[in-house]
Amino acid sequence: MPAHLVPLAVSTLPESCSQCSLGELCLPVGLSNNELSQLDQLVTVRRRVLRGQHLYRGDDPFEAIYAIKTGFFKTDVLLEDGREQVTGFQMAGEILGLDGIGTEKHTCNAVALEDSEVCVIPFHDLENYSREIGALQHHFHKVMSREIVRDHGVMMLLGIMRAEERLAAFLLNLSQRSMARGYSATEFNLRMTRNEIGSYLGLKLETVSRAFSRFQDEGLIAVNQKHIQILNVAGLKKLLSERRT
Amino acid sequence: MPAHLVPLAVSTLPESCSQCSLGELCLPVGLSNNELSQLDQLVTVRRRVLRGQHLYRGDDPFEAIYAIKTGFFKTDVLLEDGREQVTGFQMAGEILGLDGIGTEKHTCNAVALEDSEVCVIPFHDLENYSREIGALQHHFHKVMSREIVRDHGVMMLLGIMRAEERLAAFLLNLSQRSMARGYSATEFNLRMTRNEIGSYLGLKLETVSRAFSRFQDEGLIAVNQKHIQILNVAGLKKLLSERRT
DNA sequence: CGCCAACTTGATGGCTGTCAAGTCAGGTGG
DNA sequence: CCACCTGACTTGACAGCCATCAAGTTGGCG
Repeated sequence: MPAHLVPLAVSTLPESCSQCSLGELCLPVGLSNNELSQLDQLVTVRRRVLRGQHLYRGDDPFEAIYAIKTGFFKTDVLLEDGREQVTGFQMAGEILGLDGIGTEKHTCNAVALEDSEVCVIPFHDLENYSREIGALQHHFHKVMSREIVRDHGVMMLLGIMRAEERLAAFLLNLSQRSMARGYSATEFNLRMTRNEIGSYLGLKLETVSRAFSRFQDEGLIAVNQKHIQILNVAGLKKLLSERRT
Repeated sequence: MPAHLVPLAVSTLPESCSQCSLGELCLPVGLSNNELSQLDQLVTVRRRVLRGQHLYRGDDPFEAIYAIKTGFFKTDVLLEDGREQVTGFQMAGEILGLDGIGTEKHTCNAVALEDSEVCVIPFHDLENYSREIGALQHHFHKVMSREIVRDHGVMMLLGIMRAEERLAAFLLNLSQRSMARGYSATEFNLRMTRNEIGSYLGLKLETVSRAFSRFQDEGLIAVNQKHIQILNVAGLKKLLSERRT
């Protein structure tokens, strides 16, 4: 359908959880139709966050968690001396803000790496609905648990992998999440800078750049600035399993 | 009271959550007496885990989470090639097993580093009680959130700190948790080996050993095998804040 | 066209890993 | 009781990976 024929309303009307195309990637997993319509009452506000803007900052009061509807975020923690540790990159369907529940303040920053839109889920309301909808409660617990497991994976990256292993794991992870969202598993645009990748992987940007170049020389990937094409998935995976030391 | 006069029943009778001395360190935070007695129905089984034994292993089916009543644990993830990443050390009052909720299988190993006892909290029951007891639900969410925040702290350790900074942060963390449990903040016995500390901190055991020695030379701590005495808390903290690069 | 941020690439250095030897503490068995 | 053994730890010498410093390139944007 030519662009001028697409009804404007499709993109401007509020879209409910029950109609959201993200579906199983987000919170509404295994809910009945009736329960889904309750979710629509829980999630009534959406918020646009332009590239470079903060969704929240460390120390902000915690009031809601956020489901990414469109866009791409990073979360990071800053040390007093200015050093940054990127704790994660989040894409559509993933949940932001879980760090704030424990202290009722956010403990990291969430920054949009491209123009994004998030669904605001007031946390107090979520807990209320969770008490009525067992499936929602259970799924929320799963989301939190998976975040913990994901963090353990990052610890392994940082604790025992070498530079090229870390970058290979990073690319394979992006590839897999891209595929889960219906995009290409082998070709995508990085939303983050080399510096941000490095901060996430515990490396300096030069090291990230060099690893990209080496992967390209070896025919594993094709790099053109932020555009990445994975040419040899098996080769990347092999980097992870084959340990010499 | 001489040992032979201590009523045997004190140590052998099951002790309920409502009588547990750990209190605020564990799950029962901000519960009414009535709610506490409900918790007593939730937590009815305790399990002894001797030093070196596993509480659970990766891939075990997930059925319960565990509150440490006494003892000390480590959690770790093993790579196929045998390398180990220790993801955390847990002491009395802390919760184990949250990693398993998301996939219904445990994703790491939990090993007792001394003879320990845990309270078994069947997860399905916990969710049921959570739906009735709002304070329990909320506190459980806080526990999970704090685990995520803790993991972010480890990422910072691994991602941007140098060896001595990591070890200083580690010692200060142990000190603070020791104090929270009513033990000395400045003197304690390490339950883990240098190798396990190194795995947690992303360092080799020799590096850990050298850092201990340097701290001792500088008068920051006194080390005698596993016995650690912190002589200069401020000095250790200074190591964290003063960054030269 | 010019500026700037992001990136690439090279040269050098340092922190930590690796390898090795030796010490120490605890436990076992003769 | 003591010799022995083993695992944990310490310390030294050396090496390698990655950080640092530096210079140059590219692409986007006013």
